[in-house]
Amino acid sequence: MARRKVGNPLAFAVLGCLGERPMHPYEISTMLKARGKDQSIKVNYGSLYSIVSALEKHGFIEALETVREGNRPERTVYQITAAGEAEFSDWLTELVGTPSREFHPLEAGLAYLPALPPDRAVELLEQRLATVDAEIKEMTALHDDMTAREFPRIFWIESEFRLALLEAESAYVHQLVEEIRTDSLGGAVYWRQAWKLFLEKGITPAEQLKDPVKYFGQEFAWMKAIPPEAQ
Amino acid sequence: MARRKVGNPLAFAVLGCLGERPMHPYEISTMLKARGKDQSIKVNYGSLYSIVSALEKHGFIEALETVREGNRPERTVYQITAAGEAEFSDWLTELVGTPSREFHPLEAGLAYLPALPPDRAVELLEQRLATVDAEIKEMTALHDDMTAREFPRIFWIESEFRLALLEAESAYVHQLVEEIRTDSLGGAVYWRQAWKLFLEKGITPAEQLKDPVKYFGQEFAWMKAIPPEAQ
DNA sequence: GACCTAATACTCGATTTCGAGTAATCGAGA
DNA sequence: TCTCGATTACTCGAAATCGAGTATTAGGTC
Repeated sequence: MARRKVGNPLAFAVLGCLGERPMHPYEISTMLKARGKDQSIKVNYGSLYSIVSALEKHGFIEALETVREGNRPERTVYQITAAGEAEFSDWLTELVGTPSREFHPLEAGLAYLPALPPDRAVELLEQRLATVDAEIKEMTALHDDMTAREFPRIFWIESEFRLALLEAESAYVHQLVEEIRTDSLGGAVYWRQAWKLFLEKGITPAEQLKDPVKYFGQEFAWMKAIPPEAQ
Repeated sequence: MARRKVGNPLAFAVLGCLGERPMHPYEISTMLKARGKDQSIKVNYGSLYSIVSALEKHGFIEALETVREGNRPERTVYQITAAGEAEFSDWLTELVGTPSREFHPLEAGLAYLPALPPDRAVELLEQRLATVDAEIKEMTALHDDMTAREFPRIFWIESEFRLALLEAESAYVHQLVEEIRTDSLGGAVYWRQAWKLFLEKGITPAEQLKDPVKYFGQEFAWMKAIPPEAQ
């Protein structure tokens, strides 16, 4: 069985909402939007009803009443149970106290960066930076505004944290771009060379790797000796 | 239809592997481990075979041959197609060039941090820091070692990037802990007060929010006037 | 040569997920 | 008063996901 009976982060948000007062699913979704929680938790409204059922099935929430206004569809109002409160608290404890391995998409991209020509890589990284830096600027402005209006920081630390991560991403990528551009990144010279060989003589990278010494010189003799590492 | 016909990041890694030479699924999985790609892409070996079938179904890879060694199960060797190469290249371009909204679990946790008593929050954040800082130390040592052995950085930039993010996380959380501890985080005083009221007089946070002025004083009159924002 | 463990190589199906679709009602303007 | 788009509220099924399970064999040990 999965670690959590209902594992989608949206379930966490649902429990958080119902911890405040009973609501019906649609109300939960609007509340999450109004509170901006949809900025820190991935809210997929298509999954909401499945998740509410799953939470009910496992006894974390229960139907309180079914009301009907006019000719609108029926709305089932749910409330959190004691088990649900315990689950929320346990989940929150885990989210805060225990880091979990995250896989940032850029990590995957960087792992295969040599599969792009260096100049193309620089171009794409700069394209990313444009977007990321714009977002940083936007978030900073928003934070300044909230500060100016004395909206207490405790209510937006999740946004501060996200900004901190974006800034780290930006700083790293800026530096990386510079190093690729100036060939000061270890291996960049060979990366460039490999693509040149491929584009001009049609020798595929796979072929080049078979005999690095021939294509890159004696310095690359070590390559053969490295099976266990990332290569 | 989803943006990608086969959207799991593992499919990206599979295409990357087969771009080098034809392989059978199990070989792909060992190769990913050997190259350390499983550190930057989430590799779930249970999904591997489904993903390979999906890739085949959509024409990104095709069966090259089915071999049998001794009494071992048959192994189907797959090779990448032209469409598969295009898909890989397009995917890589997207991963590198286009930031996608990530939802860090700690963001979710921080969004509900006031649901924990301040002292408990500090305790948990410190617990997280112990793990994160240990990992930073470990990665740094690994990087030092790779540098010493002159393993070119271009082959481990994904790990450098991950380290940069971890360092940002650590720095932010360290600072946050300090600010909570010293009550210098905006709203921390009220957070502490709310929990005190709850623990000593049983007044729930939900109730307190209904009449902030009564519980926290005139400074909190603005609270009623903020529906659209977080909280 | 019998035994055991680690590695090899997959299979299965119960859940989960999500996006697109549906349908009613409200309210603003023409 | 009629219409049209926005909002409210939810349904459905196709596809994805994953972890636990299975079966075989190589190789080392006693």
